[in-house]
Amino acid sequence: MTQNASGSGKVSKRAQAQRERILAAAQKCFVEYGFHAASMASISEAAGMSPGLIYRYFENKDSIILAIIERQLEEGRANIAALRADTDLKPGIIDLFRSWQQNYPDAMSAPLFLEMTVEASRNPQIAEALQATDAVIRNDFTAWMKRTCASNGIHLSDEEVQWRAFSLKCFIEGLAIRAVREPDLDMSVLHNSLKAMLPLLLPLPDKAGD
Amino acid sequence: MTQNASGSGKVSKRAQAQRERILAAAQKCFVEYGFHAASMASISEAAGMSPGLIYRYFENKDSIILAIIERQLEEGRANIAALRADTDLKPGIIDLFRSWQQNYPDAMSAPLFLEMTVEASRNPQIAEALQATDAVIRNDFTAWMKRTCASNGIHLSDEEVQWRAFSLKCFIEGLAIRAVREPDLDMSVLHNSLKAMLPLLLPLPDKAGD
Amino acid sequence: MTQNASGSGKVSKRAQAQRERILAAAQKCFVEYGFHAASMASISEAAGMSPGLIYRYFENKDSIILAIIERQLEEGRANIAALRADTDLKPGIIDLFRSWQQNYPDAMSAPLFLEMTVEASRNPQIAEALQATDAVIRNDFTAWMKRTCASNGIHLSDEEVQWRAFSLKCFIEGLAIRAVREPDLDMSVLHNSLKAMLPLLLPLPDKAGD
Amino acid sequence: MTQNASGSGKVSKRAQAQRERILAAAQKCFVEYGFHAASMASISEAAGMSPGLIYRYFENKDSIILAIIERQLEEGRANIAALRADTDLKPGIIDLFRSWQQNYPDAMSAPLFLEMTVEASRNPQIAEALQATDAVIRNDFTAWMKRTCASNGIHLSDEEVQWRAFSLKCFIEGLAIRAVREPDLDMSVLHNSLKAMLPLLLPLPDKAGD
DNA sequence: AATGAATGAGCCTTCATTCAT
DNA sequence: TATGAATGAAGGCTCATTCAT
Repeated sequence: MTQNASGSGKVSKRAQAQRERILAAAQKCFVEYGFHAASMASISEAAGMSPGLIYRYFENKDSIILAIIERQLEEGRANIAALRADTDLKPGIIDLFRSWQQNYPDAMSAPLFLEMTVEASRNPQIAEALQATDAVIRNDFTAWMKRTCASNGIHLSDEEVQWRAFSLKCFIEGLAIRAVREPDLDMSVLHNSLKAMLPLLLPLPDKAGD
Repeated sequence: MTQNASGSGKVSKRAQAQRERILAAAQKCFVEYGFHAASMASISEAAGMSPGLIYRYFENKDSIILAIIERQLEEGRANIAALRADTDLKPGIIDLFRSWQQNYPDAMSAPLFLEMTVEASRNPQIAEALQATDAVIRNDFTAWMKRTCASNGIHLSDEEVQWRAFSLKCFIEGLAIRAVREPDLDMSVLHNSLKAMLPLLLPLPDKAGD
Repeated sequence: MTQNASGSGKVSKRAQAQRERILAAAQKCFVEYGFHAASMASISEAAGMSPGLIYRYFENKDSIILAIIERQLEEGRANIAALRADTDLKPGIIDLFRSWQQNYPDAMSAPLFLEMTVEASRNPQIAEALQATDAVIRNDFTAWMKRTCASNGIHLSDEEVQWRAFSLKCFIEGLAIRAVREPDLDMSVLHNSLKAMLPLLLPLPDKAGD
Repeated sequence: MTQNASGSGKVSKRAQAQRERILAAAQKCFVEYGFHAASMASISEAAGMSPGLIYRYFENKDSIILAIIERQLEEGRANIAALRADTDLKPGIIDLFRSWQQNYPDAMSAPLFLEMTVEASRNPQIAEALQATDAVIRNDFTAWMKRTCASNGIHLSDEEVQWRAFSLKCFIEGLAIRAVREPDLDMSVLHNSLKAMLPLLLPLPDKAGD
């Protein structure tokens, strides 16, 4: 093994850039065709390189999938981490939903998110990655919620925070499904839901206006 | 074209039975391996017939997938239709979640449900089928909710029913994702969520017990 | 697994014939190009069938190699078994050597025999097959030698028969190497060697003439 | 052609050293994996240089194989040349056999020897090299045998020496095959064979002991 | 109606070789 | 000289689909 196909040891800047190039291309292809329908040839073409070269940077197709997934997960964690105590979730969720409906090839993609999930049910390695990150995300999110409530003078028991965070997560992830299945859903439904639901789960004092 | 592979025109009883056999086999295989990893060979074996014969009843693999999806959708509609005004959703949802976690080969399967959804983002025919049925289901479900509230003396505006139904749907579908990603989730979280969430969305008078 | 790719269970006559066709083609290609340089495409072409079809009858290329090897081994055993107590080895060996020098694509081939041997040093499965058959062949050959000597009134101890059989085997197999490396060896050398060597190892009473 | 990849013309000392480094590495790899399974990458790694550099010293992989073969042949000739008139072959052969069974990565390797031979049956250039050297070796060996016998007071006709040398060569080369196919052969068989065979071919007066 | 043998395009992957640096 | 990134032609294998029987 001369290549640094698997992520051990130092990697040159160029190598990092190439990996990025491949991952970007792969993401595009995965979004467009799905994990399995996307061929290595299509990825290499999208990345503007020969098929063989990909294998200098990734051991095989699966490990590209895994890298994409880990990347998405980190992004998810970053999003949670970026939440401030006084963040209003509503606009963020609406944006998220919109981007899901549009299915942008570069951004977080709802089909990809769902496919990731499905993949976990067949590929233990992916299942593990997902579980690990989901646990982190859950904790981060729960912590954020607790903090947010606290800073608004509301004190909730751990159990209470837990079910609220869980429910909200389910709701938001359920939106991924809706975004795919109803690409032209009347947004007012979502607005209404958020306006009514969110306060139920995050019982913060009213902000003025909508 | 001698075959009636596509569903136009009269179809003999035998043909219907054969289609059923194939669909049942396909469903089993799809649940076990996923749409794409399941091979026609595995389906034909599960159906106890030759691969060639399948093509007398279905034009190709995609149309089997389509048929499976339509079937699932009908089942979904039937489930909604079977709801009675006084149904308590909680046990049903818990059962559903459990079956999702177990990934039973015959029953509704969470990964399959998600894969169906993903498929819609690439296959317009499937997208259409999903949209059409989701619309029906939404109506049915909303109607059920309205009826149920009414029969409990609670009167909600259309808009109100709508966001509640939508939210509940998202929550439940979000559970499908959780079921796959956290196959060994502590059920108490779910119990707590349902105990607290459900009344928020379905403001029925308290039943005694749990 | 619908196919009977591996040799378990009953196999139809047609299947047997196909396997034969493939093995014959493979043997031809292996002789011509070697195990590794012979491609599945070349084999399928030689067999007059599509590449995919081969996999209905053989699990993979390795198992074709293995089958070829087992076939050769059986042939070797059959040759030993066909020896009669009064067989004169000399003409048989000379014929063998000649056929080796010619490298006929259908018959036993010296390069193939050598390649089989090399392969054993890297592929444990093949090593095992070779060892198993070599043991049988050794026994058969030793038994034949003992019988032959006995029927000529010569009684040798087990140990004596053993080293003679071993030496003769080495000599003959060494001829395979010579046949490949000296395709136009002056046959008189071989004749002389056999005339002088053979009696040393197989001390039978003189037959008249050469 | 700027490179002196093919061995024509003057070559600098450094170039010679580099070639040596490559050949040593190649030999190691060939012994370990075989000619075809050994990749240029593995060779370059073993040689501690980049793959590209190898092509400055060798035109392609085949010419490395050829060089290795020529090297082995020279070694073989050297071994023969090193024989002294009074050498007792037995311990040498036993050592040889042992080293073959062990398949040492640096020393002469039985599989490699066989693979070399096989290669000759497909590559005329190699065939030629082998034939040429085998002729030399045969002469050297025959000469040594004649000398040895003479110095022991035994006079053999040319023809007699010839068949004895030939037979002995076949026997020894046959041992290479046995070494690969029976890596755990009971050495006593070999001892017995040599004790009995060798005097038959090399009719020297008895030395005391075994 | 049914079989299952047969096809062949296409997939992932490897590796000898080249070339910009 | 030397590097090692890059190429691209195969190679082994799979599988949806067809077709002779």
